[in-house]
Amino acid sequence: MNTAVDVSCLCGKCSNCVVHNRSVCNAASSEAMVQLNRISHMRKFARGTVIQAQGDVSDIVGIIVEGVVKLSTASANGDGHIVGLLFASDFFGRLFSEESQFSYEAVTDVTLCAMNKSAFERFLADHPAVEHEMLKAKLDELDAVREWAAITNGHTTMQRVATLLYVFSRRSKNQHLESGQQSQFVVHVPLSRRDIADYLGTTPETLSRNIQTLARAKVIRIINAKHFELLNPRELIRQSGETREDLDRIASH
Amino acid sequence: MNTAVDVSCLCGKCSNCVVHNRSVCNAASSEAMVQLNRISHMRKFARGTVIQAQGDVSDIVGIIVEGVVKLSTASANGDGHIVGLLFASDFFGRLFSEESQFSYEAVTDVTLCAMNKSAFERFLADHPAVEHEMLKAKLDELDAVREWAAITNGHTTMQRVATLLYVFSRRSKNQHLESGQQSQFVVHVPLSRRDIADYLGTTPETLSRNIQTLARAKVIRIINAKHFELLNPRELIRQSGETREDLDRIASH
DNA sequence: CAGGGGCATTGACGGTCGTCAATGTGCGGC
DNA sequence: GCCGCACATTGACGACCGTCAATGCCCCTG
Repeated sequence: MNTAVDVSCLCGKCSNCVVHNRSVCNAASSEAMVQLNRISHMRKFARGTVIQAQGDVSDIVGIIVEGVVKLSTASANGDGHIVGLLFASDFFGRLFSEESQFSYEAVTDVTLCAMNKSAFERFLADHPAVEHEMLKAKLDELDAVREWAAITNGHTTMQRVATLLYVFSRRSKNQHLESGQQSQFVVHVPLSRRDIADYLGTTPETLSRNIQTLARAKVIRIINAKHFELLNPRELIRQSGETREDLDRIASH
Repeated sequence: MNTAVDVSCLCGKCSNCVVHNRSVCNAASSEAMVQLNRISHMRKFARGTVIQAQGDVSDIVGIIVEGVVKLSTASANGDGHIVGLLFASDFFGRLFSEESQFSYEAVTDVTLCAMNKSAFERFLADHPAVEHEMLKAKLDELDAVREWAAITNGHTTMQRVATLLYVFSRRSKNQHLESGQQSQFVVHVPLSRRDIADYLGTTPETLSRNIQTLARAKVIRIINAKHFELLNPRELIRQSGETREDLDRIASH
């Protein structure tokens, strides 16, 4: 069996990658995966690293295997705003464009399944099925970004904070399903206050006040700066001003 | 010459469509255009028509030939927010999804090159070159939406108003290049105050105040509710808080 | 031409949020 | 273990903006 031999050759690579089933790679045939293995390699970036600055010639793309990457309009200075967050299994980088419009920075330590951009673009041209999957993923992303823009646009800061906390509670639950030690009511937000504030379109001070207000109202308990216990999810949802269904849809990304 | 005959057969259809060169169709071969002609037909919608409501099963997609369509999070009630505007040559509809996440409403009278969604999806599967073009277009759109989100997120209302006016001044100039009667300094904004306010994440009242402030400062002259004369573009750019380069990039969409 | 209705504008007011400044807290290096 | 630095929190204040209400304007219709 040729395919069987092929698959056995892939041990430790794409076929048993932790994010394989959730990323665009899952549309790749065995033959395609061999090619992917050839052009990809794991790369690690320390927390705080600017992987790609705004305006840089972007020559790498990839899939995030572990960690969180923030997408912002300016690299170093504080007046830039965060326009997106990338989690495990999300696609990293900007295809078919000379330079990236945004800055990519590792918020936590990040493991990236990195590929040369041109090589991956050629790969896509050779594999329409994967390009098709990429298109579908980008359409979903477009909806998600628009949805998020609608939230940050017209809601109060408290509503945004509640929405973010709820979304992260769904995300981190999914992320820690295998770890029995982690309570399902603990929300882990790996971002700093400034990053969260930038993402929500507010300031660290106002953000802090809102978090403390939620804590005083016994909606959450602040374990430490990045960990919160969810005491009253129902009230959190009410504070978000969204329906539970909308929130879950947003969380599923 | 077979191709020549083919092209002649297309008279009045795609090949001489006003938006052909600017839309995804321009990646279509002659053979592909014959297919496109078969599955597409022009359709008109009156101003105010909800072409597709949020949650509706979406069965049509297409290219906007003329007019402006707004994309919002809720269909009829006032608390919905506008997450995007579609102009001539923009793609309309949501591929590869059962129902549309947003509501599509004709802001002006709209002419749409409409196609059955399933038929167009099949067409894309048969023509990877067009699907490739679609992917590139959606990647550009993603950047544009993120850029716009960054603007509405962190800037004051005045900055947003100035940005919108400048962007529309660039757009309407392009739209009226052929009409010599139209001064290049006249900005046409086809949206109502409420729609503009929703798009900018503010209220009609605050919007109105800012417009009047700009008029008092002789930056613009209000011809009527939807037409403005640009008296001091330099000052408008300054008020936007963006660099001229950024604004032009945003305007080019 | 007169009437009416929708849209835009203007005013007053209160709440929210951003800014500046000071204090508290946690983490890492020496 | 101590120190130092970055980050988070808290407070005071003022400006901006959203809300409510009233008025004005334009266009469409009869």
